[in-house]
Amino acid sequence: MAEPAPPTALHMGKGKVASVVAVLGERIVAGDYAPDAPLPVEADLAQSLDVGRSVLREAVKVLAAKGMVLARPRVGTVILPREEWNLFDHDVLLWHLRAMPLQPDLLRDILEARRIIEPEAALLAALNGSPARKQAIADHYHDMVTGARDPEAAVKADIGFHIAVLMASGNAILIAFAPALTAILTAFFKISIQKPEMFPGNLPAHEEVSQRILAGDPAGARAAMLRVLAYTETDLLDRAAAGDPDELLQTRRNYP
Amino acid sequence: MAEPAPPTALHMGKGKVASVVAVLGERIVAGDYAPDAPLPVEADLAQSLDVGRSVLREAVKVLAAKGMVLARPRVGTVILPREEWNLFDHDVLLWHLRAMPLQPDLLRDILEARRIIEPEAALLAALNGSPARKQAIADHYHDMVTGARDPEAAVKADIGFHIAVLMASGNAILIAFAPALTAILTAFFKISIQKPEMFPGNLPAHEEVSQRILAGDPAGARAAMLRVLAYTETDLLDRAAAGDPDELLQTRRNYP
DNA sequence: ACGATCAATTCATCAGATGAATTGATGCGG
DNA sequence: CCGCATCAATTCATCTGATGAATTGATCGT
Repeated sequence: MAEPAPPTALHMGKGKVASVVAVLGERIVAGDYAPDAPLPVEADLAQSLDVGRSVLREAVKVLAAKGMVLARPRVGTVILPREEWNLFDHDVLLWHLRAMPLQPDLLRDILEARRIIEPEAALLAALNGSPARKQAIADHYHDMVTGARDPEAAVKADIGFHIAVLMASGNAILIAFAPALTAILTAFFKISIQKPEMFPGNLPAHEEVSQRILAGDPAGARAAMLRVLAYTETDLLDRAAAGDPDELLQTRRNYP
Repeated sequence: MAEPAPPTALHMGKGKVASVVAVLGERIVAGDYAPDAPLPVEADLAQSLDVGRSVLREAVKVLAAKGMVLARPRVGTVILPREEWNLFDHDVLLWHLRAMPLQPDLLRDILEARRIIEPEAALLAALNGSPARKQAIADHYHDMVTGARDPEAAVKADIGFHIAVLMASGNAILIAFAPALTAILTAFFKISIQKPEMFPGNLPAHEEVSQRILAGDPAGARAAMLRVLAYTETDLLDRAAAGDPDELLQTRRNYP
């Protein structure tokens, strides 16, 4: 006698709070709510989502913790300006990348940020990585090679490779970049997985990153990581079919 | 007839949820809870904090959104390993810096991360900053000079300066670093504010950052920002009295 | 000794009621 | 006409008590 399909979009497996967080987060990122107007009042929104107010309030608190909304009495729950959002948060980044996978601005910013952070992480890994952490990098590279035929496993190994480099850097701040990087790579691979022949092409650069870090060659590790990223960028930019690739590299929005 | 002082530590001004988040966050960061054992059950913890279960649950959800805890039925609310915590979060970082202002590991990691990110942000600001965003940098530098006598205003201007550089970079990911940087600078100034003669010493380097960015000189802006950070680092390391400064620069913990 | 079943514990969610805070209107006086 | 203080309405904030759901660990049978 249970209703198999509730009238709302909440059907994911985890908990109701997590589902509501996902629904609201995606809506906000997608711009479904007017930037000026506040969200519907708690009672209405809870009813429209078919959950109790407790669930909605806990979900709003999660979004507030991520810097996306601010709830105040009498004024309601308002969406904060996008600069306040915590783009280092795994979920926030994933919502962005799902909403607009090839949005030129964000894609360029992400590639830029990776180019800033990851080569330095590789350098630090070569300098300071413990043997075990270094070995983890080599292991993930090995999985990339052996799993070349299985896209699923290869992607997992590739993500693990980049995370392992961050971990080996020994820098807690860079390590904190790992969840965001996981979201980035997950989204990127969803784009480029349809072209499996691209994957092996980036293996040599990955191998050199691993070897340089294992050998304790900081400058070499940094340079090799830059080459890994350059390969990824050209691949992604090729795939950003909609617009002119030059636009992705050169164009800049102007903040007021 | 109202009790003026509740039997708990919740006396801050905002809301009860924010207070509970702060109390629990600081306790967790300080290691007050056993790493293996879960937190007390909701009912007990809520009672011991003198709040309702709703408030406690919303607070726990906030901490979960920051990656610090994970609540599961039957097993309780457990503290996640420190690598999972979102160190880019303003609050998490502030709790760390308040709990152990001069913890060598984290201090070194923060300085390292700033040296990686901020010079590149200055470079991008010189390249891509809009005139208005560039002018904001110059304005904040101006406030640093004029407010040199008022430590309060000078600190605010200094923080604003570094944030303005991030903003002018035009990179959304780097801009998302702003809340964390605010927490970092706030904590750092609480350490070094007792030595006001240090502040003017770093003004020339700040001025050059501003000028190079205004002039559209990327390499110069990056180099100048590096000098700003170098000055800050020597100042902080001098102040890290407890340990040998060399230790701060050279020593590395080994991750297993 | 191994496996399936079951019960206890804990979080998850709901519902209704009351409190608190902020805003915008209202009305008065200048 | 304008400025200011007061007040009321709206919204979130919090409390309380109860019920549901999920996971674990023990129990029991084989």
